[in-house]
Amino acid sequence: MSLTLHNTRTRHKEAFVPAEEGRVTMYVCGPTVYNFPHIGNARPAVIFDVLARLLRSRYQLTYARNITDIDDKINKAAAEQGVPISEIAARFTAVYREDMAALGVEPPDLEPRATEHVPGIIAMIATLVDGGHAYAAEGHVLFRVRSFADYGALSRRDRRDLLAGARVEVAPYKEDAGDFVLWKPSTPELPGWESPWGRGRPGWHIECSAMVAQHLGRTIDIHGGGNDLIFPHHENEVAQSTCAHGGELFVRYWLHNGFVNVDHTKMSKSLGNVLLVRNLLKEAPGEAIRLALLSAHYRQPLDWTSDVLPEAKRKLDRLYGALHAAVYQAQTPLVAGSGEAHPEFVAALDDDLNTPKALAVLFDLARKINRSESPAERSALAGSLRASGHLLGLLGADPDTWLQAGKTDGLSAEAVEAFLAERLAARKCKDFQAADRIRDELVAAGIVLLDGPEGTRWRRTAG
RNA sequence: GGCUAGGUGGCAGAGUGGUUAUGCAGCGGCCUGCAAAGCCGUGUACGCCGGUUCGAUUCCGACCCUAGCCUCCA
Repeated sequence: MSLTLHNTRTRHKEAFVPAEEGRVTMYVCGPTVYNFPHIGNARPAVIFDVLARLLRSRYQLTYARNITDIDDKINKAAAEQGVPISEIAARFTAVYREDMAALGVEPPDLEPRATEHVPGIIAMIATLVDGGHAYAAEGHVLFRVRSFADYGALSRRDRRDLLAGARVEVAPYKEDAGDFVLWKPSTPELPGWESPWGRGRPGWHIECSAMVAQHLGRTIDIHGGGNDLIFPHHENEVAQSTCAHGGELFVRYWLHNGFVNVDHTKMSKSLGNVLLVRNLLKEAPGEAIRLALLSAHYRQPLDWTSDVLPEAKRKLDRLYGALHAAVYQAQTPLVAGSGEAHPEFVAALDDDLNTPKALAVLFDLARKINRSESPAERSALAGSLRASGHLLGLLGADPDTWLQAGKTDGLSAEAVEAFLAERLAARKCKDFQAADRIRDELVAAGIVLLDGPEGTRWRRTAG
């Protein structure tokens, strides 16, 4: 039982050892709340939720995932929709929480918001200015990149290359093209706070640095996010935090997840292929979306196509089917937390969160359950399957409920049962024509029958 | 151009210096009144070319291709 994680800083898998025995601090970059979350926003939330579950099984974890509620994209959305900025932020914060909950993502321990940390942000900027790592210019405060020798170490970039490759016109007040903004002036209609450099608002990168320091400390164990954040966001966080804290190590393990592509292409508004969690939830249960997100290793790109979701649902049908068989035969309900996660399953997660391999163990357990003749063995295996699934945030539902859930516009459960009784009577009389006719009608209504020695079960096919 | 990941059977997707990944789909069988589900069996898979090796999909080198990042972005 030893966790290994791929550290972006070293580009190697490393044994995970917390700085303080028994306690772990983790910070993950959360959403900028200006729009509905899409499947790409959901991936890190789900992945780091799985990591949090694994860590909590062994350590006392403090997990913070921020809400970026000061951002020009929010300001823009507010202006376009003619509503106050705070309303946009509040609305999409609520939406984010709802959508993530639908995917089985547990709330983090802390959910700090930028707007509640402006004094801390200003203090950190002041420290950087005092230390010669930042300078004020025309109402802006900029980080002096050349004051931090390790700048570029995380993203493996050379500062000189950055200079040469800059494709954005460099603001004239910058000493260096690579310098980035810590504080920028606000016009009267934009949100702003009084500061030593005038009324303004913080830049994006400093928000995270300040919130990490305030809630988790100067050095944290794990910092996560999408791999597009490695540069510049996380590189800049390293620079700010390290320089503000006298050179102390900022993050011990950097973790980054791969992107979700749609039909082999990057999601983008201009292509109109952005998949909102909200809309996907109309096609399949959140649990199926979650399984789909976990079916590829977190560092790999995940290609989302039209058959990803139906396939994920079929996988869950199989797993829940095995649970159902075990529960039915044992004649005892499965008690949550009654089993222990399977050792091979845990070993897979310990290996840099290898969720596809872990899922394979789940399917092995399902097959063993289906194959077993012994109710006691089935029950034990089912307990292990459940406990393992719980670490992934899966298989928490009642098997019957899962198998019978589906389209809400179809036949009611009572109606289905009535048809089944009718069919049973026909079968007893060996009137198979009538029995099959009823079955065909039910199939047409999206109900599949499963005859077994114990009687007839049914499940809904669509949805 | 610089940097970073990848290229595995029909599809998705792990992994490994020689032995079944797993799921879906297909094929054969068992079970079943018939189905479905389940079980059993079943696939000359590892981008191309060299090299190392008794043996490479796995290590090394070149090449081709794909994706991402290069100061909006999960």
